[in-house]
Amino acid sequence: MSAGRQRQFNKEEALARAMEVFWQKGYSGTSLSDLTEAMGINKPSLYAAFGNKEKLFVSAINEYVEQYGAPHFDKLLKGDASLRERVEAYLGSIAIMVTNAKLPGGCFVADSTCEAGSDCLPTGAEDAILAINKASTKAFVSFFRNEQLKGHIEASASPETLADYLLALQFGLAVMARNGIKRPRLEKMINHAVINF
Amino acid sequence: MSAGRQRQFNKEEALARAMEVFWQKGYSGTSLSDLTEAMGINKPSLYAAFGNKEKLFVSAINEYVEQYGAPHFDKLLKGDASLRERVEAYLGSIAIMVTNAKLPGGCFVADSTCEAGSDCLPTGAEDAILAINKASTKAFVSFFRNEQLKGHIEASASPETLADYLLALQFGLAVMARNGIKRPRLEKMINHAVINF
DNA sequence: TGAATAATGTACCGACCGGTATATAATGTC
DNA sequence: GACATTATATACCGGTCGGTACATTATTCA
Repeated sequence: MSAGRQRQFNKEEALARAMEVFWQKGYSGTSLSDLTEAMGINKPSLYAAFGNKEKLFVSAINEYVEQYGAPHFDKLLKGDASLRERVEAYLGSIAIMVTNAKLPGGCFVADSTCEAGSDCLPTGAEDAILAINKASTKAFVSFFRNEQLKGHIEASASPETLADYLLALQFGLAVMARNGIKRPRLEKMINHAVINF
Repeated sequence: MSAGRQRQFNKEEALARAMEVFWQKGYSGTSLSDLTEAMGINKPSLYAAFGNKEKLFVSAINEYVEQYGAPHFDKLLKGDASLRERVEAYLGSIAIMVTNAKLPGGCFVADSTCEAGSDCLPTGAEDAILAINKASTKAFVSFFRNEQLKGHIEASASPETLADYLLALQFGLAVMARNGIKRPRLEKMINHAVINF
């Protein structure tokens, strides 16, 4: 252990609080005061631990992906259900999250993607968002390619197009949640949307 | 004509410029300086003509709906093509718009819906956004109900669910555009998404 | 028990935020 | 032309923005 006073707060918990604030209010809508208040620390501590607003945002959105994004993916892979059932479970899992009243509502990545290209985000933040979406697309393409090899999808189908469709659906779900649409309606919609899987 | 100096700028053109700024940068990301610069007027003129930032935003997003939202709806109604073809034309028309390089990119309403519920929007702005989405949903429901009467949709289908699905699809398109996906990819995705119409 | 190191609290920085007071310029009415 | 009326331009308001200097408080190493 190096010398010096030790940190008076839990860095991971502080990051979780910052994530929630950015998730709810967006990058432009979030001020340092919002952050320090939610994190329970003051500005010098924030800057010492996380760099600056931009770097904290990047850490926050990557933390979001780990905690609230990636876990849904298991629904696609696990179980011996049909492809359609697994996609429905995947989107259903997202629907639960984006309408969870204990969370900020909607999807942090979807909201941030809408802020991308607005010239209001620092380049590092924008790059992080686009990288996350690229990674999601890549994972979806691999997934569908694999399902195709297993014969669960027609050979003529395009994994890339299916990946885009799935990503667009989950973005759509997220915006619908921000629009106040509740889980039962989203689930009916999902049930209709997965007909073509 | 009443007495007094007459306005030195075209109010409709100034509103169009304001709309573009809000569309690109969002409510929180747009400052009065951004607005006055784009509109070519100074702050007192802005306040005299449009009230304040919140009222200008409401005027701007309603102007957007008239100019860039409502026109696509014709693709659903006109022509003797099949329902699927008309929905595909409708979404294709939106895909052209959200990827038009001469426009701010994406959909102003979708972006704003993501800002809704963030506690960063004044109530008037949030109300306007939700009202627009309610109106869209209502129009879609009427449309699908009518198509059902004409026998273009199975009697067991829910016009409400179809409406939610269509709105989610166009939100998804908008976010995908902000994510940098270009028109050809969106069109392939649309072609797949409309299989269930 | 120092000395070095690191985190914290306070107070502050210039810049910009949304919004407005005030003075001036331009117009119609009389 | 006098006057009321309206728009414009400038300059300013208190408050907040993201970020930091500085002094203080803990902590480890010697």
